[in-house]
Amino acid sequence: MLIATWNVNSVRTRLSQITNWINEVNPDILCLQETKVRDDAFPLSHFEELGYAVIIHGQKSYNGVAILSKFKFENVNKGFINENEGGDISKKFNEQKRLISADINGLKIINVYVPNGSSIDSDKFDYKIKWLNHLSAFLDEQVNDDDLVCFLGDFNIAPNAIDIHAPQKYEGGIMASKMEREALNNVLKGRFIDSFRIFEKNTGHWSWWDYRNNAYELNKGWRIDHIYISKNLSSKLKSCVIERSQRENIQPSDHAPVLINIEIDNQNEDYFDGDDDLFEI
DNA sequence: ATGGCAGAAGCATTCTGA
Repeated sequence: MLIATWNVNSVRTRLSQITNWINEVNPDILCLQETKVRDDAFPLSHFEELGYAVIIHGQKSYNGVAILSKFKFENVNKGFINENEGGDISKKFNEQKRLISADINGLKIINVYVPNGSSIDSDKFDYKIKWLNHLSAFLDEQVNDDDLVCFLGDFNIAPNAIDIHAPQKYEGGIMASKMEREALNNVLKGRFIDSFRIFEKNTGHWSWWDYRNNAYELNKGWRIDHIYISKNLSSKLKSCVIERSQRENIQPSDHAPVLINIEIDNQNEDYFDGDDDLFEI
């Protein structure tokens, strides 16, 4: 089973590139971030015609997440539902559409677009840390020890110095600060594994290159898009790759897709046949 | 320290991203 994450930086602008990549790779589940479109303008039927069930959680201009799946969705959550934290707090963190999750083919899929944070001393940085803390509480409530979990998306955090092209310049700054990494580790709580690092221990592998300053051509990138899996899936993980060729498209997203292959028995009776409306929420 | 580049909204320019 192929599962991918891709910050597409506008699903409508990138529609033909996403389509081409789907036709090339044929992922079973594709999680998108920065769709940048209201739900009523999302190109839903386009992906349904490609054989996917689709759930979306978007807003005008900014943010927005979606999941495409060849299998039916169950237990769909859009945004935070966090009873213990109180409705008002969840409401505050639900204003920006950055989280969507569902059970798919026996897996719990949690797709996130973590706030960027702007700069360390900004209000947006404060929001990023608090958003991550809220996410931690959400996972505590939603994830049980024996769940098979795939927790993926644009985290806007380089987990380690080797995930940055110039750590001597950027360590300690935005996306590479101690506070962000501690908040991320608190979310992960030792219950998840970074798929990419199972296979690749060295530096030099990036998932995002700035549009500015010729960053891609100079290969000045960061690894900030991640696929975390629960430990009980580690023996089933066959590969994890960054599809960096997508960053070479004409008018590309600034992010490349990240893709895992995981050995899960397909439950054929749950295969989405395009005529079934059970996935509609 | 600032700007570089890109997308959306909307029609000039601003806001946001990472």
